[in-house]
Amino acid sequence: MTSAQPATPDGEPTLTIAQVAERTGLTHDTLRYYEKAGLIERVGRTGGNQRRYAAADLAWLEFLLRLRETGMPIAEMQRFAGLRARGEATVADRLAMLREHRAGVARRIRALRRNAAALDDKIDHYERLLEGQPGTDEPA
Amino acid sequence: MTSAQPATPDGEPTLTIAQVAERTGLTHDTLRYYEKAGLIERVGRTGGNQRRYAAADLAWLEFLLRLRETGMPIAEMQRFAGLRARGEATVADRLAMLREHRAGVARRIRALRRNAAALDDKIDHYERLLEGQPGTDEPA
DNA sequence: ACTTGACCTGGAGCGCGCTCCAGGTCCTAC
DNA sequence: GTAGGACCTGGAGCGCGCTCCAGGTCAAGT
Repeated sequence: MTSAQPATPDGEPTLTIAQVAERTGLTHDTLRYYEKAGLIERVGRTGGNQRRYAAADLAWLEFLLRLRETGMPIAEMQRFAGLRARGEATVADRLAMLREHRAGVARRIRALRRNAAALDDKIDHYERLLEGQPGTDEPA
Repeated sequence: MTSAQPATPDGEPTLTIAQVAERTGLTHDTLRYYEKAGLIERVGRTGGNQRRYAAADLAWLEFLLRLRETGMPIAEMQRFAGLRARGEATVADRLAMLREHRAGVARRIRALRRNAAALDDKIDHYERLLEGQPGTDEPA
């Protein structure tokens, strides 16, 4: 998904936490928090105990961000990550989770649209108030 | 907006906090919190100091819920409510706030759709994993 | 060798939006 | 007149998702 890494095709962990922070928009603290929380599996370390992320870690983080941005709470992401860590046997469960979450997203988009329509009505109302008679007391 | 009230057309405060809680889905505590926070102006009281909401209060609460459900933080609602309390002179400011908020909602809907598309991709991926070869190790 | 800045850990603290509690008053029904 | 439930107040507490801090270690440049 990301393009030109120096030389490593996928496997070798090369990215520092600062680089991952920059690419994902997460802070160092949030990255460490996600690791501590089990959202990402313990990432590789250098001899001196510093984190080095692999491209696969980055891809997973980016997927987590899709979940977060669609409103999935951390507890649920933990559950998902836990299933993922248990391997291929949990694909059906993960699929079910994702489908459910996806349906929730669709509902939230619909709700947002309905509410946006109400905002539009109010905006219209204010516009008429302003252009029309700038001396009437408002009923709403 | 609401239909058959007993006899009062709009003005008289008649609804108990429990009735308003039921109609809005807010709890008693939240209603009191919103009043304390200045999101709604101090509502009418009986001789015995119990709240009685007017239909206009209910309508305003329902509008606040539209703001809340579209993600407006309470601090911003306080600002909006403050402008409203200052009367007709603030209509232009309120209109500006609403337009800005409306634009944010549009952005969030677009972002949700983009992220939902990524979820759909992942769902497809899992579906292929499941139907296809239920014995392959997954690369994502 | 030394400095400087990136990184490490465990744990405390924070902002938001409620939610709950204690201790009291009110009101409706019997 | 009394029981029981709905309501009142001020203020403490909570769950979430980070964010910050102290006190260190590590690594690259001069």
